[in-house]
Amino acid sequence: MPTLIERRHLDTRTAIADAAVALFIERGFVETTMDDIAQAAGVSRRTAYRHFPSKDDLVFEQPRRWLQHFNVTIADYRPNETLQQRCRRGLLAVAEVIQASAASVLPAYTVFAATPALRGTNGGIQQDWFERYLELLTPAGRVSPAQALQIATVAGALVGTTTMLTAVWATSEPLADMTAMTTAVLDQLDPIWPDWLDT
Amino acid sequence: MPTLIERRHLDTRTAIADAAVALFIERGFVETTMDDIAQAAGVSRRTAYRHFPSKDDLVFEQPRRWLQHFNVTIADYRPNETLQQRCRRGLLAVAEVIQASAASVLPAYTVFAATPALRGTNGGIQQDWFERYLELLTPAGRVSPAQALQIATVAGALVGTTTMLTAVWATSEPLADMTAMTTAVLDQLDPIWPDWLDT
DNA sequence: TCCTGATACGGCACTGAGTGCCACACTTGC
DNA sequence: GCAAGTGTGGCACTCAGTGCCGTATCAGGA
Repeated sequence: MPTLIERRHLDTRTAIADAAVALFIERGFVETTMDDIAQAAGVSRRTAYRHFPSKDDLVFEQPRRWLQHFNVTIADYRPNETLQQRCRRGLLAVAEVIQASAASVLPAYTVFAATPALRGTNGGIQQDWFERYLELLTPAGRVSPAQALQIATVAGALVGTTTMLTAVWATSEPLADMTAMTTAVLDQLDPIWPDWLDT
Repeated sequence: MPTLIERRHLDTRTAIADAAVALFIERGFVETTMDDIAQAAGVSRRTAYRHFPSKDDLVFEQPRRWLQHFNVTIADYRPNETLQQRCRRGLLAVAEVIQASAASVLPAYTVFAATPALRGTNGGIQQDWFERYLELLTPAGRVSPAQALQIATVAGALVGTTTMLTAVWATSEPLADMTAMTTAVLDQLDPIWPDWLDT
């Protein structure tokens, strides 16, 4: 069971995040200062920065966790599982998390979509995914330049399609099924996986 | 012929850019302030900001131009040219520019590679490319979700491979031929282009 | 040669993100 | 009840970036 101090910590954190997203939607991301957020949440600016290291993290906290969740999911290694199946398993796990937390993801996506200044941070997160895919798909031994290129192709395609996927999902009306969409996307991506992986 | 005021403008701009990159390499990007750069270039901080709207632009000025150059190159429309050929033509034009300006590109890449804080801005630029590809490849009429997905796959793969390509080229010793590398990359990417484009 | 409009520059003051430091209050465990 | 640990508030500071204004310099015409 959580201790009192832990519960208060979580309460404060939630209050800050909620106040931030509400203000971002109401008056815009750049027009909202950290002072505004702290005041609306009933804490000091310094405390707000203790819970969220930067203003951008108030929007991208969940997307950052998705890569962690992907990594945790695929960490439990299963024999007889191809790399492609492993990626699919990780991405489906992420899809479930996104669908389950839609209530908080969608407002954050609204803020992101309306704020050009956040494109950079978002691009950095996608870069993290790209590099994670490269790391995951690069075989242990020597790789030829042609192979490295094929891997980069798959990694880039995965990042591109999941980006498109998230955008379509977040703006779907009524809200689509993220898991089903992810499955369909990965099925269509099947032919680009090189056959020399997992050998 | 350039007028005196134009020449001085360019001189000042060059002095700022050169001083910045030199300082970035010497003591690091985050450790260098705009005051340091301005002082080293012999101008005021305000003037430095007039030539470069942000500190990041001192590193990413050329990569930003590449997308412009791509757009300008493919702007002259050629009949009987497929979208794939058009992209290839644009990317080869960019490759030539990169190769020709290697002397200034490579130091900037060194700074970028050594600075995690610049990943975000770089990701934003790649996002620009991704969206440009989407715009370019999306047919005028209605597109099915499956088609949109295939386009996003191609766009993502293009971004991923060119990213990898740039990284390999910038760290090659001796310096590789960017145009030849680009050609090889695009050849290998050929199978992923959907056959229903240009119909 | 002198005058006038345009432009680049320097300097100043300001906002806001982010950080380090210290004191205080509260909770937890003994 | 007491000591150690931790969250918090407040303060001061650095630095990126912007708006404003006065000034110096260049370009083009009388």
